Amino acid sequence: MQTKYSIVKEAIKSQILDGTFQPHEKISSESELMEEFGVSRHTVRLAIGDLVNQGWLYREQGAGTFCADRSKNNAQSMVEQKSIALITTYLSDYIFPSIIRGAESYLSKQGYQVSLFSTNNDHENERKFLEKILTQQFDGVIVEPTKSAVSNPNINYYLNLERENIPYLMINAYYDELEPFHIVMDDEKGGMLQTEHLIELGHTNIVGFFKTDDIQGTKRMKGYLKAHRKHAIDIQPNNIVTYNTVDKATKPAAVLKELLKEPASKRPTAIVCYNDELAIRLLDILREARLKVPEDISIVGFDNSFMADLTEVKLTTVSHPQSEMGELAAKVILDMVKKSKASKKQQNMENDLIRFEPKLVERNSTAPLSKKTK
Amino acid sequence: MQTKYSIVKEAIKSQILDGTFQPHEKISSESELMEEFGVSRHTVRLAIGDLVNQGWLYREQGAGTFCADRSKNNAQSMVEQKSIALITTYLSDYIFPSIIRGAESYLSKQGYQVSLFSTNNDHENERKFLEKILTQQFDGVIVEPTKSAVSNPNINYYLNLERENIPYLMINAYYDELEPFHIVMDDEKGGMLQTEHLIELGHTNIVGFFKTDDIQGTKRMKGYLKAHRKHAIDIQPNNIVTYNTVDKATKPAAVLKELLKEPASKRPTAIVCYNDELAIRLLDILREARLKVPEDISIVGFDNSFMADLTEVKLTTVSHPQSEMGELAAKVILDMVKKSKASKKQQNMENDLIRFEPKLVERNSTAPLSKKTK
DNA sequence: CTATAATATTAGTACGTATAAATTTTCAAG
DNA sequence: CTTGAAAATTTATACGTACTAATATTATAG
Repeated sequence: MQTKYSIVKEAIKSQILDGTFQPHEKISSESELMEEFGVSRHTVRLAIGDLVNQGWLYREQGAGTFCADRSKNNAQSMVEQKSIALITTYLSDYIFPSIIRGAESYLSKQGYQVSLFSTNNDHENERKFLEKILTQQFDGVIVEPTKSAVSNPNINYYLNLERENIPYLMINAYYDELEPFHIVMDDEKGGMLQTEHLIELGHTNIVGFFKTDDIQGTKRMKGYLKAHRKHAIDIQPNNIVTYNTVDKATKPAAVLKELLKEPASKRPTAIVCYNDELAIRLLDILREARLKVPEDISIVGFDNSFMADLTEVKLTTVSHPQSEMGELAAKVILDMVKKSKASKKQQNMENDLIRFEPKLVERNSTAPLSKKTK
Repeated sequence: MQTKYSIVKEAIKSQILDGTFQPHEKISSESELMEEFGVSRHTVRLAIGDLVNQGWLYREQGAGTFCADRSKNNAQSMVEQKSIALITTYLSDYIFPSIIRGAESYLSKQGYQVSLFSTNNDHENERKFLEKILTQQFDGVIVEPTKSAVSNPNINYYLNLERENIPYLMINAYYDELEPFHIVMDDEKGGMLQTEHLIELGHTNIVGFFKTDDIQGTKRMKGYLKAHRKHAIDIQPNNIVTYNTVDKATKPAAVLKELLKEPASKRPTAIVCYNDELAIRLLDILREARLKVPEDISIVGFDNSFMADLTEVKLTTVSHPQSEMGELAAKVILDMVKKSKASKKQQNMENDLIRFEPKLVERNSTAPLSKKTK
């Protein structure tokens, strides 16, 4: 070994081995090494390059070159995996494909591979997937939580992710027991927007349908209540309808049919829906009951999904970032991955959430309260 | 990846993956690569250096640079992955989420993990994903082909999959140049069903819209033509409209608007659509033109997607197995994986395709030709 | 004191040149 | 045809310059 670069290489390696450089400690910069050894920068870079490839050092542009932590560094890290797990409740329904697309598209561009897991809103499935993720080596995990409003039996698995230094974040909702980084809508404000819009149009008898086994639903309901309180409008006892995953296909429709049997004077004049999917389904019920939207009854959706302007009556609804949210989640998780790779320590994010501002999207499903219904 | 050295790097890697360079074959010398890519020797060496470090190449001073033999290398890193790659054109649109769900759900139950890749119907993306799949170790690949009707530049990658004994199959369509196992609709028959249904209702002036850069579109068009021939009905020259991925958002709508300017006697009385998505879009145009469906004009979709009965006018359409197809694809690929693991030899499937029988789903968008339009 | 803008530092990319060392090719001598 | 020396080719080492991009530090304004 008489080449200059190998002299530099050996010298640095010695300093690592004799403990001069501790793991994650910054070594001399390239220009300092140039002077120190009296060689060109090219030679220094050659030496450092070799050591980086052999796992002795890592470099950070703008920051410096650092001693790597080779303690747990075994054969498995030889294979560059670059893969992110994406757990969602559903994957073919509603706005979820758009969210997934946003994430997949960004991660692909960054050379990452996306593995999909859909829980069908079932904790048992979620558990199985978390086990799989813990068993294999993923760089990061994006989770859309299953039944976020009820207590989650898989908390321990998430804590294990933290222990194993696998970054994760949650979108759309989050488990209250954990305090994960999460990217969500301001659902409470969204619920207020829906309701206030109707109140401003003169409606006072407004029925609200909310799915209450996820946190979005409970927050949107909170917004609905808040809007009533703010405008000092009493809520009729039957006007809050809650449902959940198991009865979502039957209960809201049945309840609405019941409500429509009331005399016209007592009948609600407007409907706040948990989401567009429900709104579209309720539109069918209204059509069957020969009620015109928005003349006879107004209806507001949530999420501004593709469904909203597919129908004859274009839905007034609340915006949801969808693919934008997916993309942001992808960006953030890669950022977390990068940081966790660098420091091998769990990071505390400065701010532990990103909240999207909801906006009302006005279309044709809402109108001022007409006199004739009175 | 837009740096010069990474361009060189990727180019060389591609040539290894597509089989241009066989193991132990000498690749171009540094000076040749300099000319070839118009870069400096330093840049070439950077690229080669990386590839050497990653085990793609090895260098011999004075002799040249050679393609490494990675075959026995990856045997050691066999970690019982149990993962299947799923390449689709789109993932958030239309019926694709359902297909993906069908596959994901089955594969998950079998303990496999699903990695998603969406090409956005772009060959370049398809190539990148195939490279990734060849680089890592997947047990099998399900492909929904990109632009299946035009000649595919990535044939070599598929041949390399065969060479490396990674089973793959195609759904929805297939590349003619290869003869892969594929699971498809009988699209030609589907096109016939659409058209014959209208002919039986008395229509003779039927315009057909077909997307012709995928094989489904060309086959459905074939069915449309066949139905006309069978019933000895001449096709008006303007009644065949073809479009493709790039102009799908504009051309069909524009052409229909033109056609509707014709006097009522010459105007088409029925429309055959490539799929439901297009049918829904054309419904909007018809609504704007104050034409009633199905009284004034009949329209038939294809795929029986969720869109078909979301609108006021429920679409008559042709069934598509969707999630069922995805699930079948999953079953078949696992079968192929099992066989290839057992025999370590490429299998010839007894029958190399599965074809779903299309069925007409009658709803409210088609009606007998009314007298008043004559 | 805090937030922000400007500056400095550090690694990354890319061009150039020159010479050394190992291997292959060529060609002439035997 | 074989051998061996010379020439050509090819990778390896090493110097230089210039600019870019990311990060860290410092100075400044509020």
